Amino acid sequence: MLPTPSSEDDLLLTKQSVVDYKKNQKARAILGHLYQQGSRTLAQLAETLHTSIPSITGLVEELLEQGWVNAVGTASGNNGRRPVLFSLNAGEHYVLILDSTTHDTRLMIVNPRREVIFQRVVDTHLENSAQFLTFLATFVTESLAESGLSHDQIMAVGLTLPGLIDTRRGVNLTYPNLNLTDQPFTDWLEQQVGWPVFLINDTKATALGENRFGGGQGKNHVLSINIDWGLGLGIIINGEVFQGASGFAGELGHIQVDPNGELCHCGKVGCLDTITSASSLVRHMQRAVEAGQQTRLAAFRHDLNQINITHIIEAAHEGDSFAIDLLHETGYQLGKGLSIAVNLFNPEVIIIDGVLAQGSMFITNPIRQAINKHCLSGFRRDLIVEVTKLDGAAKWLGTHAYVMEKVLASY
Amino acid sequence: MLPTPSSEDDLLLTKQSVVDYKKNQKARAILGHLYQQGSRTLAQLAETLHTSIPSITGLVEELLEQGWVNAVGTASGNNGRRPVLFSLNAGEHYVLILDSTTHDTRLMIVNPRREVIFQRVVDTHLENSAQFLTFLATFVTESLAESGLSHDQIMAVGLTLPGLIDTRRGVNLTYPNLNLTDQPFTDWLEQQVGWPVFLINDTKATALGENRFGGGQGKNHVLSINIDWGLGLGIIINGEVFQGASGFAGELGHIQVDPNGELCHCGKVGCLDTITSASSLVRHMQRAVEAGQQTRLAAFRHDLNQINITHIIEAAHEGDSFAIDLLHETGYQLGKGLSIAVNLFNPEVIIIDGVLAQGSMFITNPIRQAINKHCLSGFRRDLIVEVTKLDGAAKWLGTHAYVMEKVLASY
DNA sequence: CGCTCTTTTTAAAATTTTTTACAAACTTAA
DNA sequence: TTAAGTTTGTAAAAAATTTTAAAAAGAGCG
Repeated sequence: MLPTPSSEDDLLLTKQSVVDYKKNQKARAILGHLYQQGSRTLAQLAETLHTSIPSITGLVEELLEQGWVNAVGTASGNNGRRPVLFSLNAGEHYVLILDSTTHDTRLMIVNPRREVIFQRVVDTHLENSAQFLTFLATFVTESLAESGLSHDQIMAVGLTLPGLIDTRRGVNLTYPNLNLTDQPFTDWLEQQVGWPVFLINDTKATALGENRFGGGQGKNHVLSINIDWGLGLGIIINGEVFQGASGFAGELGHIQVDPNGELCHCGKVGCLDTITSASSLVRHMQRAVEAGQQTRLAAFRHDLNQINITHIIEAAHEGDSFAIDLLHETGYQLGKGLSIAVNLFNPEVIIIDGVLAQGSMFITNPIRQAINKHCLSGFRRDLIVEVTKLDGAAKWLGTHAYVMEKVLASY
Repeated sequence: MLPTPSSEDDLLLTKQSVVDYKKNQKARAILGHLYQQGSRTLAQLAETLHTSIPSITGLVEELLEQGWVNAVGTASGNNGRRPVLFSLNAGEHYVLILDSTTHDTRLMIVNPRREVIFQRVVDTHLENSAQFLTFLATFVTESLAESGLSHDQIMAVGLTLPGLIDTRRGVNLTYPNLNLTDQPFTDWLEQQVGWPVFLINDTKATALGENRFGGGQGKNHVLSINIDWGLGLGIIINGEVFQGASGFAGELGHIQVDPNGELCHCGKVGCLDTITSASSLVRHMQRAVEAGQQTRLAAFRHDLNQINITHIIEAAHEGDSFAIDLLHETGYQLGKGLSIAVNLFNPEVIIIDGVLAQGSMFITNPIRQAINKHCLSGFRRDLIVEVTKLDGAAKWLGTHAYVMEKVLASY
């Protein structure tokens, strides 16, 4: 278990000896590498950490004793003696992930090898009220009981929410009423569940997941577009989630693209969100069907509310030309907005995530087209636009990585 | 002098001993701190580097012998024994700075304490031709002779240029013909002058200067706007210049704000550049004067080309209401463009630099106004908009910092 | 002015870390 | 199958670093 520092320890921490400080640093670096790489040999760790093999051996032995690390067989394919592989212990240090969207809340318990141990999904309506927070707390305690795990086996909670999240203060500006008291709601939740809670915005989690385990792997500068009820831009800079000063970085959805456009739910007019989000796509289709447009979805003429984004994408895949046009138009507008982000961030990869990712080339082609038109050639030359291959897992993988990296940093 | 590694040394470097590696790392960290802070005591260095005082003492002694560092008196105001202060040696390790704008080229020789030892300015026209590069080389050799300094006293060159600079390849995409051969022109220049050349975009240099020594000091997330012949955005993220994948990050000037706007020199239509650059401001004023507008600058009616940006700013300061309106309008459009960058980068500070900085509150007020209108409240709460206090020095200070940090990193 | 208190600096002891040397485990080629 | 070549793992020697202790240098106060 983590050595949770008491207040006395904290005092000691400031006057911590140089040797202990370095040991801690190296131990956490080892754990970080093992998390990232799956398994490593002593020689590999020694090289990446610029430390001698005997020192690494000593550190890993300590981590073995503490239960953080396991020896997992030997590596093969080598010329000489086969090295022992070390890996994070899969039986401890679980992370509990809570992911609330507008329509449901998912709870997962994940081990350090990113294997899902336990999972529950409930339909919920994420609302701007304190009740939602008490629901989260009871959902956690009930699920823990159901899972049969002990409180000690879980070490931290990762909470994924949409909206504007102030990472410094632990508040969600989009849902300010989540706060029961005047203290940040993450503090309250921490007290209720008894674990540290790490809060991250859904889009940023997705971007991190893609960067660590998906298409953007190994790249330093990645943009990840998450198209859901709104439009979210996740930014990876120097291999880290870019949060900005208060955690709001990446609000592409609320830049104005049309001064005479529709009123956005944020209160401003003509936001990119009003044009390129999944909900706007559905709205357009509904209006068109209502107006008598020729399309496979005309069947919903008398039940417009039944139309959802999946219907549109399916229709496009089946060759419905109006659906294709609609996706094309949305993709192009999205690409136009994205080209602003490309001009400012000069990324290596753009990854398309969220429900629209199902639209694959109906979406990526017009995006590429718009970027070609609106960006200078230098930006385009090395730029890759691709659809996620993680099939929806990017968000929780990213949340897990976020929590693990935070925990290891404080180890 | 720097130990320029021969090819054999390079081989050794890969198999460098752990001890040497760490020594190098710490030595460079010490030099970096001294560059940043001016002067430090052994105890301060030991604390920031997490190293014992005897070790630091040894390292600093080595740096003293190598001529990198000097003892400069003792610190006062302390309770106990007064510590010796160490500082970078001002008499060696000069950096030669070359700064070419569209109308002139400035050469400065700067010591590690950021004191200008020698300076020359010549009128030049930065053109997209190989001749310009040969001019730079001769300008450097002539100035060196004139300065009376030996070749050894200078350790590196910092070259500041406008345009799209590919930092990875050492090419300037805006001026592709600068390349004499098919190799990057920085390579050629390095061979000619005999020092390593570090190339940086003018706006990025300005941003770095502001972050290290100006208004953005100590802040992690800074935007710096440089309004000159075009509009440049310099971005500081986590205290580092943000270059993006290929060094193009921050091209705010060429995002489209008006699909029906003027043709931009970049070939696209309605770029922000066409609305908010100093040249567009002058163009507007010229048209207005020609059309008979009431303004102090009406005196230039028969000589429109005489009108420059300084005239407009002066007129505004003298109360000319049309000039004030014009600056206001430009500031507002600029603020509208900036609010996109604010939504994406969520900065702590925005610093206004370049010729328009003289316009001070005629510019900053409408910028704030536009940001208030176009950004969500969370972004605005902690955001500071201010005019540079470095009075034009930000660019060369930033270039110097860039070179020093690169050199120290490779030390 | 001398005393105590504080902080820096130096020196010696203790500890940690690296280096070196060698044994162990395994592959490949003769 | 054996010998040569590689790489890993471990123990002892060597080196480097930190810790501890004590001296040096100065501030403040009675």
